Amino acid sequence: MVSQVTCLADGLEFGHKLQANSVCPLHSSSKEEGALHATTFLVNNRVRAGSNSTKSQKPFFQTLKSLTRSGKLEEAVQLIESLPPNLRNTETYSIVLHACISHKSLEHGRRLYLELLAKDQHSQRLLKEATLKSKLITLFSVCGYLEEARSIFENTFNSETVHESVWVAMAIAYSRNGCLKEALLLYTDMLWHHVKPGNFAFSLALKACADLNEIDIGRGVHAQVIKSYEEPDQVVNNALLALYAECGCFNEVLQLFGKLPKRNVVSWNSLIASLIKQNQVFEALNLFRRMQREKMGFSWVTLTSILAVCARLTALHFGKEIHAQIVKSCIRADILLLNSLMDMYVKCGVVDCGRMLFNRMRNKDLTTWNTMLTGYAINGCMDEAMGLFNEMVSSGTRPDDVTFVALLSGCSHGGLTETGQAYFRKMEMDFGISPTLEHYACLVDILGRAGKLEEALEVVRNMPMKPGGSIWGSLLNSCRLHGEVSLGEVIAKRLFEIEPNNAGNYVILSNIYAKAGMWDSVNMVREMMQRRGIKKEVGCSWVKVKNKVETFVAGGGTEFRKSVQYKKMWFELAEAMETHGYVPDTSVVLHDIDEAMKSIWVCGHSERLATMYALINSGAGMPIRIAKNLRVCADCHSWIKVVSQVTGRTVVLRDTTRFHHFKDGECSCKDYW
DNA sequence: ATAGGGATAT
Repeated sequence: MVSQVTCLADGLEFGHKLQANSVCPLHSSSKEEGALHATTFLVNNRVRAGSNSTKSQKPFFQTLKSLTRSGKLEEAVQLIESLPPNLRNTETYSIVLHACISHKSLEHGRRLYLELLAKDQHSQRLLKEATLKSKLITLFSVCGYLEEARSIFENTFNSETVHESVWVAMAIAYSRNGCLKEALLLYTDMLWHHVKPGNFAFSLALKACADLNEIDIGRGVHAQVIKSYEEPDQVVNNALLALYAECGCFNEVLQLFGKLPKRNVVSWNSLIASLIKQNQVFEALNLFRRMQREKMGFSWVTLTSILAVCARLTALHFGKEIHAQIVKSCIRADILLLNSLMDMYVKCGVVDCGRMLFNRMRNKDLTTWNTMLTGYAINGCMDEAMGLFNEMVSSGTRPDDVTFVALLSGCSHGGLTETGQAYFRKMEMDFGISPTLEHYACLVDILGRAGKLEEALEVVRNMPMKPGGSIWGSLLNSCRLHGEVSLGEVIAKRLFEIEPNNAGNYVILSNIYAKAGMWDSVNMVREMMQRRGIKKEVGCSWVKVKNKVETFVAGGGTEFRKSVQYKKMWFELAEAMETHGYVPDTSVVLHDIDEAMKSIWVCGHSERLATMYALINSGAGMPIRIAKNLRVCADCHSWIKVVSQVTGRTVVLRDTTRFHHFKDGECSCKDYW
């Protein structure tokens, strides 16, 4: 919860100061004076050496605590090293090890460890203790030294009993370093050693199952949770939710969520993430509203998920509300959230806002750069994208494979054939990134769209991996663009074997036939689809006018088209359009009907209906934002171009993969898509 | 000590 986070953060800081002041009331306890404390103590200690009273331990602990708190690890370690054996105990070492863990100081931690190993029997005994062992395991694992962590853990087996906490520390060590299989194996190992798992162990095992997508093992752990002597706590219950969510068991998620005795923000977030995974984005939004109604509040994580929904729905208005929530909360948003916010803006076609956020972000990570680059690429701003890429490189951020997917896809959308090929070479030669299937798909698309189908096929033949549906699909589309009937037939045949249920492939093939006037073949494809029970996805566009989202389906909107306003607007437009030389391109209609019928048919396309609706129902200067579930129809594209010229409106249209910004009779895609 | 979130081709 955002408001609680603020309080918590304030409280922490405040509490910290209080404690620091109470440590050594005689001296002011500023960090700079830590050294003074150490020296004072050393002097005192030498004088008092040999005396064994517990009284003398107290100031020593305080000094040690104040040293570690102010990050003076070197002096803290020196202090321990100078101590007589009787003053070294679990607590002493714990304090300093804890500080080493939070500062990730392998150097000091290892010194303590080696010291313990080398010293007398007393310290050997200390090493066997669960607390110290766990701390040492944690220390080495946060510094990335898993093997050393494991060796400390293994020494455990020589002693008689192993406390659960040591197992847990080792499991966390694996989990932290992404070794999920090892974490899960450790859990089973633990069971073999007759150590009863508690809630900590459960949550770790469940997390490992979730990340490995091991739903069956996960169910087994769930059974153990139920049988356990300990009641599952919130963390275990949330880990169970996350497990079922991650493995796509949506019913279990709902059931479990309903039965939980208590839910916190994390539980709700998991449910939201699960809904998004199920593509139930509107339900996710409703759930977010319900969270607020039930005074659950939200966290940065919630907002990140919701922003992703806004980006997907081009729900700019709602996304802006989330932005306002972030500003209102008064705490600096974390980098993940800001990246999502930026992503929302660029995915809603508002590149400038995205760039403003980008400029104002103090810490940028790789995703920040990649998100902005993707934003430019899908909005057809390739000059800006290339400029940003240069900035990225000179700022010292190493581009990765995602960076190049963004650049290459941008080049393919923008028809920048040579530039795209150059980036493809550059990627491997200058940056040592070997191309993945996605990169090859982009390259094939770049070449195919430019009409270089032979070269594209050559790439497919020579690439090291097996081409999938995406690559053949892109080639098929290139055949459509360049009227390659026979090659298209060969590719389509292969595609029907790989993905027999993808309606898009059948549609493109019939497009190819229709363009060539081969109506028999068009009918043949249609019959094939009917025989196989494949339904073409219905074209659907949505547009927001006056805070309400209006949806249009191709061929629908009959009432709207009968209305007086529609007819009036249509009449006004038609005249102006004709003077601007708009002629309907009817080749996009896949039915063998006469020209007059075809031009009526294209008027029923969903993007056209949405544009008409917005023209009628929104203020004259307002930009029109439309989203569509399929690729824009070629005729609608040229129609909207002229509309933007005639009416002086900006139309921003997002189709499946990218944006078209129509302004003054031109489109940002330069008619290349 | 343990649970939830962001960028990717057609």
